[in-house]
Amino acid sequence: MPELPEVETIKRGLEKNIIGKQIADFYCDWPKMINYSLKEYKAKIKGLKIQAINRRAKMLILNLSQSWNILIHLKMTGQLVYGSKTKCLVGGHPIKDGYDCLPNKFTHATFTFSDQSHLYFNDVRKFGWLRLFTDQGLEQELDSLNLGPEPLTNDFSFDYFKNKLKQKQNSKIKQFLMEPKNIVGIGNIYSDEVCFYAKVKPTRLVKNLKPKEIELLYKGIKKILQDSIKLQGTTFSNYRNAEGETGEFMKKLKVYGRAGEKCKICNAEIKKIKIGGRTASFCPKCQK
DNA sequence: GTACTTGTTGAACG
DNA sequence: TCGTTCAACAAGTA
Repeated sequence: MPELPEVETIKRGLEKNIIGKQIADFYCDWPKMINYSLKEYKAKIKGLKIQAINRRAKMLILNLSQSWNILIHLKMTGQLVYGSKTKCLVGGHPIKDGYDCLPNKFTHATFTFSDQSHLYFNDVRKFGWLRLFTDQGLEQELDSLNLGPEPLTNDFSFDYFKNKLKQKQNSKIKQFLMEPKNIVGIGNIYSDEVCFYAKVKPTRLVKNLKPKEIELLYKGIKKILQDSIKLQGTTFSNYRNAEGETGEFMKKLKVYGRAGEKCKICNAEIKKIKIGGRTASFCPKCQK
């Protein structure tokens, strides 16, 4: 499940490899992933060049020539793989033997560039999508999502964070952190980790947070996301191709996915509970 | 067949 | 109208 750091990692990896490339062909075997018929989609993008790659929240934006853009969401299990004769990148990570078996049964979309290299979109559960928009259409689409600020830019200031919290006094802190209208890019993994960093239980109500805790939450969001990007994100076992190639941040996780294991700080057993249908993991001793 | 997975949305609640 | 909770959806795995 790529969250902000994973998507940022993919963006940086792709930037080095596909900027300037011309799209020679496109294929997609799952119509729900794209917002035009395959025939129309292909006709619109054929011959266009990739001019830039941007990220907004957990989405990637490929800026194409002639004012077209492809908005990509990987959802839980999506993966982008770039492959040429000499190299292969999976979600930002180079792998040695992955290209031989691509496309595979999880490959649902393929871009072929004029130099015969490829960009594959793999998705085990087919939740992800690649939608094509004009500049104007993209702007409208992004506006309609009412997204909050990017946590790693100055838009996400401490004042903004405090004010938003004031508006959501009765929210549980974990849910507040995961709400894209408040801050984008924080999913289940990083909300658990941020709560641990601030030593706050995920179920704590916003109105009961102490000023010191609010400060730690704010710092934690910035720090944990930045650290994760430095280590190229957290990768997962459901990325079949990258098996054995887990992102380095995986090793740094303090609570996420560690229920039943011992807390790295105090040795207490990490607990797992449900908050609004979602799993939350925390250390009952470290987090108050 | 069932429970579970996540990000996101929309319905329903007070 | 607003804040909040909950169910639903996408499709596959165990």
